[in-house]
Amino acid sequence: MYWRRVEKDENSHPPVRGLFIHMSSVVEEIRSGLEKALADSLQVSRDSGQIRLDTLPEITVEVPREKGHGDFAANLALLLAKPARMAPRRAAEILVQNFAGGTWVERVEIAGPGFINFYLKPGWIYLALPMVISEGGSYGSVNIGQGRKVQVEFVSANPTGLLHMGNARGAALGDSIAAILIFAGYHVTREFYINDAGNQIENFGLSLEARYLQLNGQDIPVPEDGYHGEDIVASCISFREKYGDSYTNVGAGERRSALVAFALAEKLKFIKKVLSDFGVEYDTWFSEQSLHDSGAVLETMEFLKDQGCTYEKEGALWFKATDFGADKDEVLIRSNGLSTYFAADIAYHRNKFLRGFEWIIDIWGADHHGHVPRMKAAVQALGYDPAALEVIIMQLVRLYKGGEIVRMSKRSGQFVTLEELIEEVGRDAARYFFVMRSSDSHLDFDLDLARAETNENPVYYIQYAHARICSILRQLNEQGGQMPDPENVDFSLLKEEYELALARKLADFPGEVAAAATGLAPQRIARYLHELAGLLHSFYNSHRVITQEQDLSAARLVLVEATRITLENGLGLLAINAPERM
RNA sequence: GCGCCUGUAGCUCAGGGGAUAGAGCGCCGGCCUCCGGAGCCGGAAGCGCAGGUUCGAUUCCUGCCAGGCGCACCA
Repeated sequence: MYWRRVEKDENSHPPVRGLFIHMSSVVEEIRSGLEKALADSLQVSRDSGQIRLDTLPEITVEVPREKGHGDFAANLALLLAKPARMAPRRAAEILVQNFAGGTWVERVEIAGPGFINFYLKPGWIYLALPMVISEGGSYGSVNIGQGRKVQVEFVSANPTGLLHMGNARGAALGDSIAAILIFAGYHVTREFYINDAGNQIENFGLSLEARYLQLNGQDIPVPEDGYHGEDIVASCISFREKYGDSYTNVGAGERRSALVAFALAEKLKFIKKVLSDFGVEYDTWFSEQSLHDSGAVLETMEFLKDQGCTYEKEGALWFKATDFGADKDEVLIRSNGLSTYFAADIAYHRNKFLRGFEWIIDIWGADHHGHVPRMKAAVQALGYDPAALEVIIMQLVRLYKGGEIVRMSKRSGQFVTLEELIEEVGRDAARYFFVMRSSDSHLDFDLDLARAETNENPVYYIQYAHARICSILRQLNEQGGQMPDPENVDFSLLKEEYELALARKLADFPGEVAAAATGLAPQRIARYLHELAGLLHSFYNSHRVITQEQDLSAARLVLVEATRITLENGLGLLAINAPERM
């Protein structure tokens, strides 16, 4: 392999982390069973000539939004109306007539314009409870990924500064998406691309040099478009502690590269530490410079030339992005002989494909969305499927303080860092806030609110549910009781509305994981957890778990333990703690 | 001018071709001799505008309006 890892994280996840024994979800099993039974019914209806049609509509059974519409519902009769040329309700009647119920179906009703609603015997909901207990930490995992290799590249901040709110959002999103994909059966690599080459590094060097010389009494201004942050000064101070003024009298090139190497290493170490504090551990830190050093960039340029995807104009080498649907062509190698960032990025993505990733997920800020069409064009020119590259465009974060927008800019040196954020609102709250909304929604982060309302944070609501359950389990322990074996529990004693709602919600978890993975949507997990916690709180306020009725207590103990496990698993996907006490 | 994202409750946001659109905060009114009140129960309040596709649109399409972000031989 010609690429190299800059640094392998010693705490990285074991490679087998993505491999879970797959057990199907109760909801999914019954849902697909109903679909099959419905398909059989349609077949019977056609064979008997009651329904005539040429093309089969898609048969789907869904969980209706309204509880009053049954446990599951199908819209097949409505879809049949046109091709079968009959009234939807009539079609529904025929389908119901020919429908063979199976184990759990109690009754089937036709409702509204022709929906077929399935009402199941209550017992089906209880099936999830022993499953949660026996699967434990892997409850909710599904195997839709089947071990496919996926890479999630995120944050990839310029290593020349500190991490700001946009990076923080990317970190929370990317890490949670990676965790969810692992739980959904993918083999996932978390990667950070280090932009340690090019113009900004030049600029970084000039800024460092100016600050260094200033510290040594020379009046050299920081370039106007340079880095003006205090952190640059700090780097120069540590540099000076180590090397003194020995670099004042050497050539500018030598001075700058020494400063850059020193400061970059320092910055990267810090970035890595802050991300680690935020709960993010990368598998790979990938250096852009390594692509230049290894010749991968030039090699890729040659490849594109050979493919006839380039041309020269005004002394520069251009990529014919317009041949692949982009708006305009792009420069790969400038007339001064230096390659562009885009050229390195093409080499980088080629490298990703060469490493065997079947699904490549990049998380970028909205300010880079214009880059998407040309990157996809490049992937295609390289001979790969552009659909294998999925770019999540994350809308920018707006920070509010004192009711006013805080301008964030690296160059001006004014921004609230991830480090400060963790200090102010805590890792758990910050992680939750960043993933509770979808990536393509603008994010207003009110610092005052986050600080002032720490106790009102939804994440505490969820954590409190977990802590409450732990408290019950402590009670159980103090009274000398123990968690019953689900095999010996009569779940039919759970008849209360909140008990059934809670068990039903637990059964939904694998489906939520699958949906979150498919849609790359961690906010679904955040919302699910909030709803689950709400049901637990409602249940808790209405019913006692530990009572004199032993059989009922046993059933409720399994119910809350299953809830605890599910909360813990879900919070784990978001890297949020599940505390036993608060 | 062109392109991408977004307009859902007073505020911040979920949801999403179906049958009664959700949550938090804020507001109003209730609940602790009881496993943790960081909790629970109840109430008021909403799909930017106009067309189109569809049996059915808040959801998909088009236009308009509003906000954000892009449109370098920068990254």
